[in-house]
Amino acid sequence: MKKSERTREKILKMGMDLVSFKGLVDLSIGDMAKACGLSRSGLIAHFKNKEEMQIEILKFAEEEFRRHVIKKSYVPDPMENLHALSKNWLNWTKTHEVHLQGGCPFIKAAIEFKDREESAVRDFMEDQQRRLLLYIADIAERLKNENYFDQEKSSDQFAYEIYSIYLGHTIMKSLLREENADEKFQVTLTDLINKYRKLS
Amino acid sequence: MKKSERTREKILKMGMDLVSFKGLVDLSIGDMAKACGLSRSGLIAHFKNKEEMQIEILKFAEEEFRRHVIKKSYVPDPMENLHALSKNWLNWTKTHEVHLQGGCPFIKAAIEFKDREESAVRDFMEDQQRRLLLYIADIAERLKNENYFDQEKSSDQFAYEIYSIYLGHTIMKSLLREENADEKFQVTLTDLINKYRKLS
DNA sequence: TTTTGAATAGTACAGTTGTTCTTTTAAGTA
DNA sequence: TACTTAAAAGAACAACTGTACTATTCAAAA
Repeated sequence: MKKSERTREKILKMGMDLVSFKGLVDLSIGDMAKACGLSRSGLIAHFKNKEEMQIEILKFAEEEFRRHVIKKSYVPDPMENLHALSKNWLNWTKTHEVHLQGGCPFIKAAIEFKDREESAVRDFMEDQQRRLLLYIADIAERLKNENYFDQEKSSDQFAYEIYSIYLGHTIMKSLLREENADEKFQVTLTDLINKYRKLS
Repeated sequence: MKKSERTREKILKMGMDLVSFKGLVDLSIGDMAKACGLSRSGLIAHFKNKEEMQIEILKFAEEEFRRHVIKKSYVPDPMENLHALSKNWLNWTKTHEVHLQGGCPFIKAAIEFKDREESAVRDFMEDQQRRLLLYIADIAERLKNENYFDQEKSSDQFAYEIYSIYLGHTIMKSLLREENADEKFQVTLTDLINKYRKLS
């Protein structure tokens, strides 16, 4: 592994952490450079410009998310898969090798860019969150096929509901510092699963 | 009404709009001044400093929210109240006299500040969102008293769930530009109410 | 060990940031 | 209308922004 690649990875790791609590917009090259122990020019030399840096950080973070949440949770049985996924999802910013001090970086980026004019970063976030929702909907499809869920119920709707309570959980935990945020999530998840269950 | 008060209101209105799509952090005095047709010094003279301006914008926005969502929705019957509230909540950025181009400004501010160090803005947002959740929980209490809801069910949990699907709705609508975001919200809301209903 | 290219630092740029102070203009009052 | 105060503009400040360019340092290959 070349030196450049090592530094680049260090930058992206640190970037992921900084984005998690400052967001993408308020993240300056100067901040990043200081955090990485590099000069501003030395840091940005690894990217075409700031926007490319932002996207590379997001891509790197997604790689981490895939590894520590998606892949880690996969088991053939869709119900086990769902439970593992939600467990790892809630804790992925902690269990991650770099402890993210500001929680999920994607929520920050999604909210920051959702109303902004068309841009590469916005496009990426839109695509990414859509893929995430499709992945959840796909689990719902598997749950139907394995007779856990009622065939008549909407998988899209299920994805929306799971996604929503994850967002709610984030606010409860970070902004309101609720001790029982995890429990609230878990209770709703259980209800949710029962709602979609096949009545046999 | 003195001139100063009129300009101040103009500033706060514009500020609310700008916050709704740029957030609080990325909102500069220069941007605000340009949008209001004032000089930077002329604008900030209305406040002690930028932080006070941010808080005043949030307070102003909350006033608007109270008027156009909370008060507007109030009817003695809690079930009618709940339906009116959710309807006005989903549309309050449109029906507002100043059309907010970036959706709910509170979600932006909440996410921006949830992980930041203690500050007056963070304190305000934490308190505000807590009050909102308490208000929803209070409707649930009224629903119990009027025998709509099961006494055994948790009002806090209900507030969390409503709040969550509102957040989810925002992402669906703004980031993913889903046509049926409102419908998704409505379907889940109906299910939610049924879940908490008294089984008689 | 010398050479060559890669990686980082340094410098400069024009523009912007929030804040303070002074000056000008406008508004309200006698 | 003249006076007085309020409101806004203007200028200056040091710090910071992203980017571009040059200079330097370091790493790896000859």
